[in-house]
Amino acid sequence: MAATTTRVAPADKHDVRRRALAESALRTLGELGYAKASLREIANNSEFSHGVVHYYFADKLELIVFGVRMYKETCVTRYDGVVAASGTAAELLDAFAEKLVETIEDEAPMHRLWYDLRAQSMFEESLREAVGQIDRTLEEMIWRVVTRYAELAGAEPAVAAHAAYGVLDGIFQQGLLGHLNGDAADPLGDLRREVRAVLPLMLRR
Amino acid sequence: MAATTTRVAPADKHDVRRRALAESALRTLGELGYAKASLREIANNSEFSHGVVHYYFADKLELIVFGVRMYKETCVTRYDGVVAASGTAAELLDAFAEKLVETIEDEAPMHRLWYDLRAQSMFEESLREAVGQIDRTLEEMIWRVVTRYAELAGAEPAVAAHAAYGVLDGIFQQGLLGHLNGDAADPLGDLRREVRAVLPLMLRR
DNA sequence: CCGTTTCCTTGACGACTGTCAAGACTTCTC
DNA sequence: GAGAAGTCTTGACAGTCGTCAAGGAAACGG
Repeated sequence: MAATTTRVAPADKHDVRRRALAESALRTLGELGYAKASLREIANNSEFSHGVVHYYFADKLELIVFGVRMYKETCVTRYDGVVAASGTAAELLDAFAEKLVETIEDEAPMHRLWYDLRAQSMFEESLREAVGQIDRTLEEMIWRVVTRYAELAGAEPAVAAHAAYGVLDGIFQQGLLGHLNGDAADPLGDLRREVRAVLPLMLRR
Repeated sequence: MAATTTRVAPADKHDVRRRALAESALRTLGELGYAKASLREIANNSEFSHGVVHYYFADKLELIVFGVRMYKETCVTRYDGVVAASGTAAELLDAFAEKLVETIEDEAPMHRLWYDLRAQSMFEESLREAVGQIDRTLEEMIWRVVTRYAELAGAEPAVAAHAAYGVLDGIFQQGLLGHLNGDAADPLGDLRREVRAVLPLMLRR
């Protein structure tokens, strides 16, 4: 039966290839950025040749959008673990701040790509829908953290979901910039401190 | 004497041309984004031909960096007027929120370019110094608003300058995204409300 | 085992890119 | 007004890009 080689259903194989290509695309985009990542470079970082892209995708943008949507799935539950594991407001605060720092340490290229693509969406119409969906999903993810934090603290959030996301995303982005561009002494320590200072301010008193 | 035609000192003329070119570059970049703005397109939006760029600049990046530095000068004092004109904390809060909204209404292309370039700086080493300088300058600008607001309210800021900038920049960025990508019903109204809700939270109580 | 379908590589296309050299045009100097 | 210096245009260069067509390779169905 050659169990491990071709176990996937024939219809799924197409999708497996698409995912493999998209993964290479994300890796390359995270390394070079949207402006400089070519299809040939993306294919070089995969096990295929450059022509195969147009067998699985209509054009470059469809590949990127597909990859961006994949990326969302891995992002969406990143902080749900710390929410579930924390029994007090202080615990949640520390764990959340720590998780944000770890995210930058472990996946900086992926996140600079995200900010790159979000900026590109302001110029490139075709990216808007996918980027907008992800941004809303991230907002919901952050909102789950904030509401749970408020609940544990016995208080109400002082701002709406959209504002809370903007606030924390802004701080996170500054941390990423500092980490990658190296203009601060200890950008990730700053990020940790700032999250611990700002999140409590978002509770009504 | 032909008073108006060639009044500039010969040494300055060179700089006047560089500024004219850089201005065209900023206009084009704001329209097309970093990834798609070519030197020929930039020159087309100016009164010169495409070859002249390399007479005044070593390469494309030097032109862009020069333009980005120019942009900073126009940005840096944008909110100082509302700081000077406001006599109470509530006045300052309203005027500042309103000014942020106006900024997006009047100069959206310029600001999507800023976020584009800041994202590019995470990939392109050559942009980092200029982008970092501007980011720090913007932080100082925001900090002047926050400290004056705290002063008028008779309180101390609850967060440091870096965090305050991250928070407000994040909210502003969400407003710009909503305005350009059109995923919300009234993004600028949301921005105004959010600023008025968040800024008071940044005071120590 | 042959024929068919699916999958992938190769090579080429036209268009576009940043760069630069050659020369024309303008402006200044004597 | 001739020569020199500065300014700008034009055209070409070597690359790279996304795209696609032709055909080989592999998997599949009979």
